[in-house]
Amino acid sequence: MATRKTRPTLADVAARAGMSKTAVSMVLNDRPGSRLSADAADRIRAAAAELGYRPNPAAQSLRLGKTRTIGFVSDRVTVTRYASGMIRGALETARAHGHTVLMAETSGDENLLGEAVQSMIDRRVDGLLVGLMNARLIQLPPVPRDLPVVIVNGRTSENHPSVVPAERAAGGTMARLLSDAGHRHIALIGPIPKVLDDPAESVSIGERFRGIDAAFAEAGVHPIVYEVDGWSPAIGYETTLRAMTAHPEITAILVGNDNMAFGAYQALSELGLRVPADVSVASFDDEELAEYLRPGLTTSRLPYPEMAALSVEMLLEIRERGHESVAMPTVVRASVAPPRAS
Amino acid sequence: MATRKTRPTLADVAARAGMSKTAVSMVLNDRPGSRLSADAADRIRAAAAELGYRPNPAAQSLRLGKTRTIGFVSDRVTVTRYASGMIRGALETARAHGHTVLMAETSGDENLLGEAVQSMIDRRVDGLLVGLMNARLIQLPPVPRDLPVVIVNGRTSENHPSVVPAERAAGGTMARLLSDAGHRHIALIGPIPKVLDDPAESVSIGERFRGIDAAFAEAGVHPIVYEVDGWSPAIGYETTLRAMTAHPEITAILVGNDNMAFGAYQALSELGLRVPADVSVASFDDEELAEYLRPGLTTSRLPYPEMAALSVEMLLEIRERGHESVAMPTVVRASVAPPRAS
DNA sequence: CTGAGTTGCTAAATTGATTCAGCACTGCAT
DNA sequence: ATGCAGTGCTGAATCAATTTAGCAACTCAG
Repeated sequence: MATRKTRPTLADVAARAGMSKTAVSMVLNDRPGSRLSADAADRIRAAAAELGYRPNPAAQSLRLGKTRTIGFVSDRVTVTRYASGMIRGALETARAHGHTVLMAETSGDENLLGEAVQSMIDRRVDGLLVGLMNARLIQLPPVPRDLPVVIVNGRTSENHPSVVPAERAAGGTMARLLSDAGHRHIALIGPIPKVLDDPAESVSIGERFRGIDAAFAEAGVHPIVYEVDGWSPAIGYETTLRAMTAHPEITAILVGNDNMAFGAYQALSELGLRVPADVSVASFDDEELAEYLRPGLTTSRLPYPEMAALSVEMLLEIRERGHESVAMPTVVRASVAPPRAS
Repeated sequence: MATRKTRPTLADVAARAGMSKTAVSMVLNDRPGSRLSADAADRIRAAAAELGYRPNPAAQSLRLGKTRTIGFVSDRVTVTRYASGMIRGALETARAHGHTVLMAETSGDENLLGEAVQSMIDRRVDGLLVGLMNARLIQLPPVPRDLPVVIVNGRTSENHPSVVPAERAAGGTMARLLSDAGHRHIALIGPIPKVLDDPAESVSIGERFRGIDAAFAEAGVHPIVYEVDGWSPAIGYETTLRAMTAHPEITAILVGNDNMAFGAYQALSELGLRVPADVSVASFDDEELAEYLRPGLTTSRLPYPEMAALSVEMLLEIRERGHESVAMPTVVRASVAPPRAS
């Protein structure tokens, strides 16, 4: 019943309604210019419904040159849980606007990027989204002039429209969060300048720390800065151990990301220091981890779903294309409190 | 140069090579029956290369009724990082076999499942993958008889081909890992029977615990069982606290999943107990978390990428379709050691 | 009563690829 | 010289939709 021999076509609907294909097409797409009788329109719609007619997108795409499909090419987005929010945002927004999403992943292999992009072009996607795990500067292989491209969480040397997180503002917000709470002896754990200023590594992470520096300067706070080469929990652990040993007066730590903050928690716990009673901790990203930690980690969320959603809307020309940034919301949990009275 | 006014078609290639469209099609697809001169074939290939010809998949699909596209519909797979390995496996295997992947996500909404499946059917995908976050039993909306379907990490009441993790074997392996290390006083933290036996919740998780029970029974170990309602770190934390307080003789804990194990670590740390010197911990899933914990958590990995890869191969008829299970590899880290001499 | 305008509808072309049927030519045996 | 098979190639149909151009039939003004 539900499964017929072959799926019904426009011609089948026309035959059943006793009308021409033209009429059916016009009614089902309700074209403005068509002047068909209400009776005919009803018959056509009824016939279509009875047959369970669904237009063949291949035929439509052939005729119209549109596929109602957007391509999503990412580097390692599916590998990391938190960035997979990007996929979710893209999928959801595309669906809301009647588009489907063709996915490909390059696993960070530059050759595969070319191959994936070519495969999207071959399949005549209406738009191409390139999603990056880190907000890097990349080189995109040439694409047809008529194919819109938006970079999610990154930039290209060819200066395609792009969406990145508003890192500078987020840095300022998190720094003020600590200084406003009354902290004066604050450790800052961030990357070494090499990482900070290498656009192949990240175009936006530098902004994060410039925002922090500016806010601390304005608040008259001189953070004790630790520059580290990496982002892992192990590094957060070691650095926190070093920091608290050398500077027991520290009452708050602003950490470059949640992973390092996780390490910081472990170090503080081993030192017998309580979060936030003895030491407040704040960081960036809002990984799933941040919620699991005890107490919950106050952090600035990387807005992956929102960035992807905005990018899709730019692709579909619902929003104007350009270089946009999306605010990073502060997720307040329990890891920040005023400093212990000293 | 790279971007022409309109993309070259088969007819353009034919004109440039001075041959018919038929000839071009035959050469480029090197059909067995075609008897074209080597010279003609060379000219055609040269013309195609010069023009950068790429066949229009919409036209091919219209003619052939094949799209070389598979649909991947998931419930909440992108939401959780560890299950996103499923996406990776599907993408990679599909690509290896010249297929692209159309994605949709339902966010667990049953209505959206129907809508997503319909949208895949409309787009005439060659096969449909349905990926589930938990290995649940679901009801799939009717699909055309000629559309192959494979369920990744789940089952359907209609008994579609499916791939699930080999939970029973994994349960046995992890139980033996602890008993073989010499542990006799072992806590087992697992779900309450309601969760265990509800196929709408999971069809395979019950096997996990039956495997554990069987292996412990064979080893003559009588675990101290805690049945909990949920899987969160908070539950792992509380249960561990209760267990170690009531039974200080416990030297090992087998935890239902990594999230609860994370909570167990926190509880043990607060109790002043060291992992693995005082208490060994082992669990299931291998989330990113498991690697971050100090010491690294020994756990049985849910083989998402492998399950997805196998499913794609079943879809494309590279492997026979049926009900398959994929082994869960034991990821040995540092959280298991022999019990302290008592 | 005639010509123009409106209404309601349709035939046929178009999109880009694949494929069936068959044409023109050569070489060979009869 | 004639029939036949094999070789190398092509015209036209086909897939399922959209769209242009235009055909009848009717209304209405002059």
